[in-house]
Amino acid sequence: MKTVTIQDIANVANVSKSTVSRVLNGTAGVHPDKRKAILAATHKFGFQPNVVARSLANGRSLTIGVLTQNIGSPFYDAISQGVIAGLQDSTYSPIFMDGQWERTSEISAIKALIGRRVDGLLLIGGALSGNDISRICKDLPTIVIARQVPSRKLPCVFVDNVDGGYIATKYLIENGHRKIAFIQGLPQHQDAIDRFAGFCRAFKESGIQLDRRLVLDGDFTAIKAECSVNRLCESRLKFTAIFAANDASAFGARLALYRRNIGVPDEVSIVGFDDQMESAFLTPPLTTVRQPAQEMGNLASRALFDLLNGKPFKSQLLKGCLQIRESVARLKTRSNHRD
Amino acid sequence: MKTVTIQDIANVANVSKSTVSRVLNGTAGVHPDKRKAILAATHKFGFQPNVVARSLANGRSLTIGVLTQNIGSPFYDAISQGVIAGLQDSTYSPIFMDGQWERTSEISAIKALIGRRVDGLLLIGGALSGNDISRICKDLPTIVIARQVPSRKLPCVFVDNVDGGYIATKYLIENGHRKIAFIQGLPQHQDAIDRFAGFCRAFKESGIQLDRRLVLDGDFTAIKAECSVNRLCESRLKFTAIFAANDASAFGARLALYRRNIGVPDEVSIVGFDDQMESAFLTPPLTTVRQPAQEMGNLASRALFDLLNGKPFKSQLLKGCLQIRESVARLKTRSNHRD
DNA sequence: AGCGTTTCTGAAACCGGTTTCAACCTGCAA
DNA sequence: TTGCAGGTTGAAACCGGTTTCAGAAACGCT
Repeated sequence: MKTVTIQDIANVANVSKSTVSRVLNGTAGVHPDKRKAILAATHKFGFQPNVVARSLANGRSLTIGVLTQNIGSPFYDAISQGVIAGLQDSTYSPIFMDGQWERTSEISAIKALIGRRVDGLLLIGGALSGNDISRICKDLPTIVIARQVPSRKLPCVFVDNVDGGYIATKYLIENGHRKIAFIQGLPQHQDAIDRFAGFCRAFKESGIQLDRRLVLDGDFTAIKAECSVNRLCESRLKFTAIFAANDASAFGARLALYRRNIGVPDEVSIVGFDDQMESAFLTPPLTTVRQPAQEMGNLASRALFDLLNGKPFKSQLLKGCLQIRESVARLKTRSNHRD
Repeated sequence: MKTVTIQDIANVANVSKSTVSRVLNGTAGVHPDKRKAILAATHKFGFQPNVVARSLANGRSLTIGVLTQNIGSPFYDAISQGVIAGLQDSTYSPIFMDGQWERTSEISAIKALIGRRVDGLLLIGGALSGNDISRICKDLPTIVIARQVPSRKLPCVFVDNVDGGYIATKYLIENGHRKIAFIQGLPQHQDAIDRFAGFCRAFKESGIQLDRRLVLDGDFTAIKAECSVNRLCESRLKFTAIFAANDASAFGARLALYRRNIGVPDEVSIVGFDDQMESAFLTPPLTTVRQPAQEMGNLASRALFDLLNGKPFKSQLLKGCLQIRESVARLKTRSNHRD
């Protein structure tokens, strides 16, 4: 029950294995008769070239390493899906390692990928500095997804979180809201920091005073957001809208309001960030900043593909766009809710 | 800028590469002095053995192939995450290929994985028959996840969908519901068929007549479910509860009711299937059959690991359990809704 | 026919490890 | 001192492909 090798094909077709290799890869012309015999034998035995041997011989493994962050977020899942889809029709396959959003863990994951001689690297999010990355990845083609690494050499595919936070907040302000609560993301995540920066920018630009007491703790989970909004309600502070740093947090906020019988959007408006699948089916459907997660994964994997073929690629800044649905209402003038 | 090989280490340590290999793998005793020199050189150069070469030499690639179905479902994503997590601390890495839930596509994906000489295979869902699988995978250790393949030889890790459908329906019946609508899944999916079977069984067992007109089209998406429930409402058929074949469909159903101002659970109760993350934050929180998706991926990857080490593994049937939350109300006797 | 050029082709080296095998070195018992 | 078992070691074969190189064959031309 031996697996069939290129030599077996060569024997059957009465040629040398060099010739078999040549027709399989089309690297040189071969006499039509021999080519036919080889193809016939290949087909007859269902011969599958050993990718491992091939990789060793020509130095290209046809695999690309993907560093994921196993944080169970639909956003990161969608990126991974996009990567898989983007590579689907190429000869490359993705191999995944989890970095757990933790520096040392990420470093060893990348080392493992390099040990497997991946031809390129896709880094999704993570905690590594630009220096870390250039030091470890050396000359390996690498693309960073879903965050911007401040280094001239590293191509990134990411969305402008500051802008996203800005347009969401501005939309609320344009609808008459002034007392807007913000549910933060994880403090150490750049995404979270940027979205908050956008939030602040919209306030400053509108000349509205930002009430620090309305900036709530959050960690990107629904449960934490629910707690924070609960606390906010108990504080009796006035607020007419909530901007959540991601959709999960918006879900948590919405549930907290539901529990207290506070109507959305009649009494309180909500805006999220991500536009995950379920958001369009929240009651009411959630107005949120759409991040093209799957497209990012797709784009990045194709870009890496280009990079491998010597074409240059420069960082790509995507803009999130506001998906206007039904969770935001124009604030009725002169009748501020919960006065 | 050559990468450093085992031969380089051997030269520096003044030994043969055989000896280096031996200390790296601990396959034989080596004089402490040499061992120390080798280790020192290894460390000094940051030597990472070439996994590709190693694989070719000893026939084990230390990778396991994962056939996913890129259907953007949180359920399947969670399984993949579980697989990655389960393999994280082993020397194995997962390599992913998408089968698109389409027979020929799945076959070529598996062939590609075999060409990469994966040591084992994890098949998540899919459309392949048991014969297909045993024919293609031959003697390759294989575990099927999230469905049962009726073949004695193939180990599967899956949940009992019939039972899940049964307990969900029974719960509704116990709460006094008789006119229960069912939102189907994709007709060709065994999961969908099984859940419906469970639905029917609960009816039969309770001696209640099942109204075929309340069995609605569905395809596991929220949007389709929303349409179906809309149509149902327009039909003016009486119903007091909805059992959706998955949570996404439950979301769609909930939105349709919201649009018509039909209260959940006061007027209509809803039960879902999956228990995806967002379900606990629906308004009201969704009562649903929990499928341990991530655990399944985790369990399967570890089981495959055992299989690779010669330990036997037999199929594992997991039971879904009902997560009782707030989307089901006891039907008030003698006041059937929407009469 | 003779010659140069181009196209095919197979032998052998190579990729970077592991593993077999035989030689070598101990130490210990006879 | 010799014999032998057991532990170390390096040379070489091997895994299954690709690629270089040089020779052979086919071709076109004068």
